[in-house]
Amino acid sequence: MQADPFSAQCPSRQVLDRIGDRWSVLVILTLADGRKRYGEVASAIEGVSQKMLTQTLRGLERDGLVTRTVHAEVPPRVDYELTRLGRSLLGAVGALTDWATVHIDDVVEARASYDGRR
Amino acid sequence: MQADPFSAQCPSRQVLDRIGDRWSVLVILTLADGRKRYGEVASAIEGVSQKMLTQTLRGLERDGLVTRTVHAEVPPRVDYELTRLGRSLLGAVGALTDWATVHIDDVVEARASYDGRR
DNA sequence: CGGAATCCTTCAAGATACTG
DNA sequence: CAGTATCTTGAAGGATTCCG
Repeated sequence: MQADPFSAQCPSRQVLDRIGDRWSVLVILTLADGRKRYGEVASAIEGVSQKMLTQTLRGLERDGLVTRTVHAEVPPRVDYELTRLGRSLLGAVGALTDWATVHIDDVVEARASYDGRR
Repeated sequence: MQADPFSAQCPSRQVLDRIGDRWSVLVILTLADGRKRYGEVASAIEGVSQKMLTQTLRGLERDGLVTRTVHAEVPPRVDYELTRLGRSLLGAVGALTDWATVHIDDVVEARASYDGRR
């Protein structure tokens, strides 16, 4: 399949949508250093609701980026882990967050300047 | 300023939001090969409404990623161009779209498999 | 503990029409 | 040509409650 994100029907648009999702990126970063329980992911990401976290994790699982493992225990224990495909995304996601880290100040300054001019 | 995308208040979250925005990424890619008129950007990106394109361009301008140049002509002519800051983003954005291009098939397959299992 | 189900709000996006 | 203004709706997301 040829990929053309500029074409409306292309699945790569949907991939960009997923990456674009704020929670997806944070979940992927959270799982970057290995398998984690649901609760661990939840507490690592400030401000995410239970609903959105579950929804995000399901989406990532559906896309083959994370695995979901349910252990038959009481109380229940569910682990999430990046797949090989998911780990292959770390480079690109890291490049993005690195950029954000380095250039936040420039952006904040640009915003202040833009807002001040009007 | 220290950047921590996991913290709700951190501006880097907002940066991620902007990058995450589907149209922002496509606009940045469109402008990657140089200055373009409004109409050129519009026709390059399939499916974007006038409202969303203008809104996206304004947001990128506010963040210091693109410049907006109005020429005093009739009919009007407005050029958009990536700033140095905007161009510094191309690497990270390119990494993302490259990933999407390479791994679309894997994702589509994973989705089909996931949906088929239920 | 790790969800699912429900309700409810708001707000973002599309369509449409108008303008300098 | 390159927008702005207004309206309407669909759906994303929060809060809450219940369950295996």
